[in-house]
Amino acid sequence: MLYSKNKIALVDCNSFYVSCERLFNPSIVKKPVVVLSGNDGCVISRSTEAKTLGIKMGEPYFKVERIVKENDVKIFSTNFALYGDISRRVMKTLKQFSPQMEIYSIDEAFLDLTSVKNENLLEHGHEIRKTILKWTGIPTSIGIATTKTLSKAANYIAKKEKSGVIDLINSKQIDKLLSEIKINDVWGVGRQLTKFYIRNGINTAYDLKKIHNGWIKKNTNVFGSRTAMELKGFSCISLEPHEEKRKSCCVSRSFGRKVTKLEELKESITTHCLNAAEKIRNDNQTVKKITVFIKTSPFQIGKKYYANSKDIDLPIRTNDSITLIKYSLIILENIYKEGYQYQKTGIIFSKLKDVNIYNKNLFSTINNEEKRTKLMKAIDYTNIKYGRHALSVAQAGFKKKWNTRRRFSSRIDTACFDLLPFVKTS
DNA sequence: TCTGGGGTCCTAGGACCC
DNA sequence: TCTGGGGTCCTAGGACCC
Repeated sequence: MLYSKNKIALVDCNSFYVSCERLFNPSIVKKPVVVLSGNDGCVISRSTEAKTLGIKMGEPYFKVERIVKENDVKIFSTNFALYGDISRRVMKTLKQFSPQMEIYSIDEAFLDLTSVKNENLLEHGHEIRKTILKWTGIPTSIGIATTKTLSKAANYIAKKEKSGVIDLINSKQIDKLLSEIKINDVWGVGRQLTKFYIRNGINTAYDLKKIHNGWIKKNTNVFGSRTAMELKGFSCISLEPHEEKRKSCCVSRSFGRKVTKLEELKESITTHCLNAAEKIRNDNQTVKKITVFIKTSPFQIGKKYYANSKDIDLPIRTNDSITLIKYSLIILENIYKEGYQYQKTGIIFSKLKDVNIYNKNLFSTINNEEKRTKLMKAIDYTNIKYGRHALSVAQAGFKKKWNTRRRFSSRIDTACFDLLPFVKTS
């Protein structure tokens, strides 16, 4: 195996959701800001000012409420329509710097910079950063290295530096920087591996880099050894510039209040089905397997916990909402138990395949298939044109009393003119 | 009162085959 | 009494990511 000669940049947006909210609300720039998860449950994005106040990632809102009130922290409910839209703009801009790009998540991308000369890498990084900020208003951090894992590490360091760009390829102090990264902050090392490594005296990224190959291979799985090898500078995880279609599609939500009635669970499952079906139709895919799950809150002490899920292998693959709802509700009735306070439901569509691999089989029960396909197209079109949920099915419920809470929504939707903020010109 | 949502990949073990 | 061995495929559950 040879040392990697790749030049990979990881571009990561700083406090992405917070930065998105700030774009439309200049008054919260340089103020402590927090974005909450669905149902206003947990903290999922924090500005540096909020971090400084001691607000931790993933903490439930009620636990940080005191800090929030005392320090006038600005709070926002998630607005994924907005974040997705801003993300697309960032990625489009990034792509101009390298067509060989892998979008890794909503706020990060790996860029192949192999065509850039070594001595120009740092400058190039700054150029990227400046352009993204100017064109989209989103601040980023950039790490450049020879493997993905090392560029992740470089990015981690860059986040703490004012310059915002770290180039490990020309750096003479890689090991010193790696020893500043705690083992649990290494990409690919989660809770379980952290426990194991610390037990064995491996406390930093540098410690892991120094570990003998044989020991890693013997004591961890392929994940573990891949990460260690990448830290040593051997490329094991390649850049994947081609966007692949998803292999499964999950829609789940916590309720705004506890739900006990089967009728209401049916409404939520139906709603999830409609959303997921729309997604996969948009990707030209069909479903073969449906999983439905329901659960009560695991945090309610003294109350009985119940969680269950079941799946069905469809006789014929489809992306027809009505059919998918029908089967999902059958599963739901199967796992529903009376007397519990349900907190969450969800559905997973899996074994997805492209529509053109469609396999008509002898047992097809949808005789009016063509009409159904047209109906679904009409529904999708209407919902794009007149807003989500313009057309739905009655089973999804009209009032949806169980619906998710979003008390702190900024109500900004760049795809919906009615919700755009006003600008006074006089 | 109040604890997110959406993914991927790996692995062990069972079912089944000859 | 003695009760194979090797292979494939599938799946559930775990670990990890953002």
